[in-house]
Amino acid sequence: MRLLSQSTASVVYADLRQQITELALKPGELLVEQKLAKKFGVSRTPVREVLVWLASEGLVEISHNRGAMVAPIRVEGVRTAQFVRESLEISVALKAAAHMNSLAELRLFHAIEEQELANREGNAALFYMSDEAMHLEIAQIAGLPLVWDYIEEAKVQMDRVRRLSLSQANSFDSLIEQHRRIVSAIAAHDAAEIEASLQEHLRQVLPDIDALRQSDPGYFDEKLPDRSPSRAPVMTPPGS
Amino acid sequence: MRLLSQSTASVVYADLRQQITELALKPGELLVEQKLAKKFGVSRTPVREVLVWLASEGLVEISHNRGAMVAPIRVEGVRTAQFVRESLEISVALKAAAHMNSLAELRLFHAIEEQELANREGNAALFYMSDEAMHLEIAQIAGLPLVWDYIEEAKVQMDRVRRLSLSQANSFDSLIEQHRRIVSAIAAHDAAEIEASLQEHLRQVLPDIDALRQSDPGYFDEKLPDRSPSRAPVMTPPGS
DNA sequence: AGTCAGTTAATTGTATACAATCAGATTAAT
DNA sequence: ATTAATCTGATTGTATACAATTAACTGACT
Repeated sequence: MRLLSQSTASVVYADLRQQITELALKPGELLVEQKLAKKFGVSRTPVREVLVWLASEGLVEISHNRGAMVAPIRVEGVRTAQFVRESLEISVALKAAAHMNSLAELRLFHAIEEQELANREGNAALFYMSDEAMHLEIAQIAGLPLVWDYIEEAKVQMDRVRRLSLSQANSFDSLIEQHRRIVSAIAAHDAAEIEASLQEHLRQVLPDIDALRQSDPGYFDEKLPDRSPSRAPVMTPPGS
Repeated sequence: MRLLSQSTASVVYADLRQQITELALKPGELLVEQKLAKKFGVSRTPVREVLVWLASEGLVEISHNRGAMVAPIRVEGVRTAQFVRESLEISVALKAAAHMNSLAELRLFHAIEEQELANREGNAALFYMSDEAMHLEIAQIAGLPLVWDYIEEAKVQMDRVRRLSLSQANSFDSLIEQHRRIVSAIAAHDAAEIEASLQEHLRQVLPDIDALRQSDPGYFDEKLPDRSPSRAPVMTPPGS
């Protein structure tokens, strides 16, 4: 009975990903396979595999024969991610409103209560978890749970900005208030209010970008890399 | 002077990807690393790396210690992809309308002319290329070229259905007509018409799903896999 | 016959070894 | 002194070797 022993790659992945999103590894920092391997006490092989995964998520950038680095925060990428997330979350919420029932409403307001508890107890981890769960719940109510995967992909591009952000200070209370507004709008089938409330909620990152670009210019980068290995007929493969 | 010699992984990636999207490799088919390696005349290492990439795109599914297979077509995934693409393309087109100018308009109508040419000459490859280019052009006009990466990610999930689809027969003419309607709507800043025209254009896949699920049931699969090396680290950071 | 432990072949996961490439330093040439 | 060429260490890309796991088979036992 081995409770653990996930594959080696799994734990390296989980660890590296967390370090990147929590900025323990700084944007632009070089990721040398050998050093990571030594650090984790494994060989280069699983490390390499993990780097490929992280690159596909946009958290790492790999250039051919030249190594990998923690993906710099790209203003263009954050703007785009914000647009994508907003578009998807609004569409989902509108559809959720159409599928709303009393049970769904109960679940959403329960999530908000949970967040209030987390706030009172100063339990940030719980708050974030409940926050994510609520957004996912909305997608489920809409009958489109898998949309959350797409949203998450965009979300990752903004999370590091959020974490750097100062405005995070003025947050939990107001975030909860925003959540309440969103849920109420969905429950009330008020399309315009759904759109407005989500925009208010999701656009908070935008002002942060400029502020941060000045305070931590090293983390940012304007140039865009060949991020999509998915050019259809053309070949842009792993690396490039 | 080696003009080519992309990395080994590059050519394997390009080849495999094409075979999968063109259904030369059938959904559900087993992908054994050793066999692929032999087929390409390379070692397992680059093959493995490519499989990871393709898995991150949702074209391959890997289960731990159990091997990889061409991702089955999942109805739920196609529905979701359709929803995502529609949401994003509409949002982008609305924004493009706001940024419209005579040069942009010229470019879009030029793309349509190109498609008519391709149609007359029966050049399907050119048609698809021009089709993609036009959708991308709209994103560029909107000032959000990177959104296209997200759209493509969704698009891939629908492409194989399209290729299987019979309704593809009744196509090029009507596709061009739809494109004309979309571009005209954008040029006219007619929000409602933009939405309606794009919905008409993008929803054609939906009827195909059921038809195909009956004709090729083996390609489809209802169950969902987990798509990352391990579930993301427990605490995903800064919230909303 | 059917079930279940043990065995075996095939296949994946990881480690290591080797080859190709690159960036920086050193030297040579103008 | 500046540029160009060459060398060198470090690092990636690929191949191979080994370990761990799986799944299918075998055959005893009920």
